[in-house]
Amino acid sequence: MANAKEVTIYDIAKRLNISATTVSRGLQDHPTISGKTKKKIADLAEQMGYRSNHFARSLRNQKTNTIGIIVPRLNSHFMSSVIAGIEEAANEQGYSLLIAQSSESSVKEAASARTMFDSRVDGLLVSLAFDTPDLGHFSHFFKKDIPVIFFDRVMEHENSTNILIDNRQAAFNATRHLIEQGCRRIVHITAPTLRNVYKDRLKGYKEALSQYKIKFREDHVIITDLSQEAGAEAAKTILKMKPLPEGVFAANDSCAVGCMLALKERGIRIPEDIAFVGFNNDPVTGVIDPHLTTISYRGYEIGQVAARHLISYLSGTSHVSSTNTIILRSELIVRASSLKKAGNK
Amino acid sequence: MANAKEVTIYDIAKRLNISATTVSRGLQDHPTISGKTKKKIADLAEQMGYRSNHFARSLRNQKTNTIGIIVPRLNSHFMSSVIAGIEEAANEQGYSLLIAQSSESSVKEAASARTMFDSRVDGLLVSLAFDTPDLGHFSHFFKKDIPVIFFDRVMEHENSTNILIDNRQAAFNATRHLIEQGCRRIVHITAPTLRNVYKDRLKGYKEALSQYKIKFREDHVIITDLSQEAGAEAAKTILKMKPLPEGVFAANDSCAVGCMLALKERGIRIPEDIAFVGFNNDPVTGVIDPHLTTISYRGYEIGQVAARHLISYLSGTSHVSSTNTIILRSELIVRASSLKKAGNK
DNA sequence: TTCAAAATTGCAACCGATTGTGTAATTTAT
DNA sequence: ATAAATTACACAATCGGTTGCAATTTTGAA
Repeated sequence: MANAKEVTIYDIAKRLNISATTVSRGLQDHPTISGKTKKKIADLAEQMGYRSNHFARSLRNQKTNTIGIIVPRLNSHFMSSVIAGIEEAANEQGYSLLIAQSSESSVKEAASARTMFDSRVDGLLVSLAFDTPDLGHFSHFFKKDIPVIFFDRVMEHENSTNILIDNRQAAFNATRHLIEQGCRRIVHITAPTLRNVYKDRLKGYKEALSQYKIKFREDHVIITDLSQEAGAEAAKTILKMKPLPEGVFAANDSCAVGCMLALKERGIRIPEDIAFVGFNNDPVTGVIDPHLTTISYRGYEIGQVAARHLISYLSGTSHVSSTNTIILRSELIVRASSLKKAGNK
Repeated sequence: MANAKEVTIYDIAKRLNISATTVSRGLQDHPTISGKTKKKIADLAEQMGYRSNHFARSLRNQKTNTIGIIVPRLNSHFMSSVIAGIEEAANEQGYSLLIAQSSESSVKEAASARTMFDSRVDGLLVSLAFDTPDLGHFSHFFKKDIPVIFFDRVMEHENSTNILIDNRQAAFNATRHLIEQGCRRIVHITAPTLRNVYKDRLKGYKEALSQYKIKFREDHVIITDLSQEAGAEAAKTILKMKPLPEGVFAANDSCAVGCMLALKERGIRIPEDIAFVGFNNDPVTGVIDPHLTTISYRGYEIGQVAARHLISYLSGTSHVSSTNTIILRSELIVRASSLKKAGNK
């Protein structure tokens, strides 16, 4: 495999009867090399099809121009948007991306972190798995002062920055909206609340209830894996409740959609019988009938912000420990699925 | 940035009073190193937190254990599924992923190819941009015998393998299905037919018409960028047709959905007035009302197959030039959006 | 013409790991 | 007990590029 001669700066040097040093400097536009020589080097390099060896350079410079990304899943609308955003921002600055998915397993997450470390990524962007209990598997990075930025699914750590939305506030707004629509019995479908995003959304949900003097009921919280199928499952649980709840606030859209479809099949009317609010503003929210009220939360932007911050740390513009948390805007988008009162909002 | 001592095999060697050679071999489980020594090395390496330097190794071995991926967009359901599949297969075999998106621009595609080449990826997995005219920007790879595998959006080349579905056949089946449902005037919404996928789907569409003695009409083909918005635009064009078409075959689901939603808003009934078939089996097909008939086309599997083949080339199991094309299964999934005749199929 | 200052370029060590070849130590066979 | 065969480890070169410092050449003013 992979034969055919590799063109190196030594080959160029030999052909030009100069030293590899000069070639190296010429290629980097170093000021101590004369214009004529630079031109000769550049021309021959082009002609010979020279391509710099990233590894040799990384080895010497201790800098790889590569950013590692670890996410729970690659194939969700939100995550792929984030990654697209990261890719754009990183590419602009000449960084490459090394990507791995943890598949929601903290074990795989740790393994990926090791691989990334071995690959000497300059920095790491991470969204944690459902069950990651602590940040022990990133300690190598912290020790070596390699910046690690967490986004969306985060965890507090003195040496790293978190980028996310105000999940508590967003959930508060979502729940309040349902209450304002006349709902009193509101079910919350979410994931295990170990992860900040779900814990905070639950908190916001509770706070809204409390503010409107509605008693929180443990059995109104349904814990799932938030898949569409899980939403259909949750529908069964909901159908057994007597009386039926008047509203459902789901911690993501696909789960909300799964639940809505299952309920509709059983003849439940949405929003008349049960109003729905989701989370994420996935494309599917504008397709389902009725369109789903949700929290808009632009993944692409989060990705860009995360990448830009990481790169600004790397170029020494700012330091990781100086920024603790970055909160991005989120917004409640009201659609038909939650409008019990015509003309409201 | 990134200070703190780096632990190398030399540090381990010094502490153990042996040579770096022995440490290196011990870590690789080389047979000429005694069990005792290996144990000592492994223990100390663990204790000192030694992590192999990927670059030094790559530089020496001329092998990076990294696969490059270039796709038009990361944030589509299909592509992120493919990538998830690639990630799984690659990770199993100890390969890392370097990922870039071309944003449908052949210029960015070429730039990414250069970066990948500089990073000395062991192989490349590519899905081409809309407008890529030829494979010139991959010539470096071909010259050096670095395997390049194209998937989905492919182009013929003697030195590379293509992995895709039989788009012509799938489109033929989709169109025939519409015809069997009683449609005669069938609109085809697609993208510029420079790319194989769209060219072949158009061909299948034409063949089905021809087989049923339906005259092909140029004005029944609508060229778009296949976004959901483009689907809504296409709906306007369709509404101007007199008489209205009886069926629409769209080259992807999101475009079909955009079109359906826009038509429904104008009071068109689906499938009674116009039947719909999409392509891809995106999650949204099971959400829209009525559920969308489509071609199922498992991205995850394509990713796995592509990665496994690439890796088998890399490990010398097979050679690129021996396999030309791999066709994966696709399947027409009939749902309510196309069922004009009750009880059919 | 002369010599120091400025402009160019080269030498050689280094980044961390791998490996062909050689040598010393130990074991086996006779 | 001694030659022969293993076993266990080390030397030194190598992968391709970078960089501090020395060396050489050019320039220019005296």
